[in-house]
Amino acid sequence: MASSGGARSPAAVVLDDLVDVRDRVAMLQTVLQESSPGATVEAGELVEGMTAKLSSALSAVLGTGDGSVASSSSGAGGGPGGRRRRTGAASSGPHRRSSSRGRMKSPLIKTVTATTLTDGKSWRKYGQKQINDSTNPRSYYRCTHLPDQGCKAKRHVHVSEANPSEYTIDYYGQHTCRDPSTFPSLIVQGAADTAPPPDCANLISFAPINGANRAFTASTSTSAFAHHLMKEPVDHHPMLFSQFSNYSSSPPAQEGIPSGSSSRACHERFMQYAGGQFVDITGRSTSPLTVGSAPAEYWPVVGVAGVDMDAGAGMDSFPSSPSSLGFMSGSLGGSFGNTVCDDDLFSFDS
DNA sequence: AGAATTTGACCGGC
DNA sequence: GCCGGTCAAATTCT
Repeated sequence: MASSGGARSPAAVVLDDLVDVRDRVAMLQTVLQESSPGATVEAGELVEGMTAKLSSALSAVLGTGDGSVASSSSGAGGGPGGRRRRTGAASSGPHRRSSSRGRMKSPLIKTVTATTLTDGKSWRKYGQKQINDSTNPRSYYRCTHLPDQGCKAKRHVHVSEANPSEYTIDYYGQHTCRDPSTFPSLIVQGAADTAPPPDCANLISFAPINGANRAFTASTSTSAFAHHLMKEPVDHHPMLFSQFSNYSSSPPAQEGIPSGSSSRACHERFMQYAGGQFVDITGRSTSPLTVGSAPAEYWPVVGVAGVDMDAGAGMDSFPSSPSSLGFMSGSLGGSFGNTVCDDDLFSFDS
């Protein structure tokens, strides 16, 4: 849907957006420095990280980006095993499918290295295969909403060879589904108290939790959601975390449930940003998550290098609010950061 | 009972 | 012919 620009190339659009965002981050950092210095140290670190990543993304867009995360894998593969072999009925059965099924491969949207398979989306595993140059099998997932909503998003997962506790996930195609259940409320502490401007529908806030450290949340600023403050079903938002943790100085993400069974992976946690990393309030330190290829892919959906981005909402699956977290879902022409007072903003409440 | 996963076979591109 | 991606029956899980 990225109708952001008429004749401009997708790469050019991404580049412009990245430049714009970088500039805004710089401005934001200045503002932070002028406010309460002590309280903004961590935020400043985050901004620095974001800036660095933006620069990296720009470099990639400008031609150097290889875009691929060295993959491979090893170690105890995702082989759950344990299931009995099926009786040979169907294996040797008649025609299992029609002649042509057109194997059009969706464009690679992004490659992510993560310690969790949960990313806020509902995935359904449809295959697993041992890949030639990899010791671990590759698992194939597609969006749960393929049948009902025609969502063509897919992802390929394999265990990192360097670090068996990590997964390298390749995302293909954009989500076109709307799945409120997979993206519960995201609320900001400051949103309730500070009454954000009406034209700022979405915001991301670093606000204190119970007087403790800073919490990282994001949400619509609608007061109706205020009671959800701080209660972050992180397992449903690792992707969200990846957006920002990747731009922070010490990016962590929550570790996840092994299986891709999204319907079962639904335990909530309270997350805080403390000491340079996200920590869930249960005391567990979160694990790192990095974006391997183009960070820009996490940003407003625009075409990149021929990638078909007309899939509408891009990173969607948001609740009723049409653009909650527009930062991620900004599919309307990649508008993030295009206006001074956009629908999206960062709020570093103290 | 329905949903999700497993896993060998099938298919198309190189 | 090889290899990666997908299909779909069987199996398991909730």
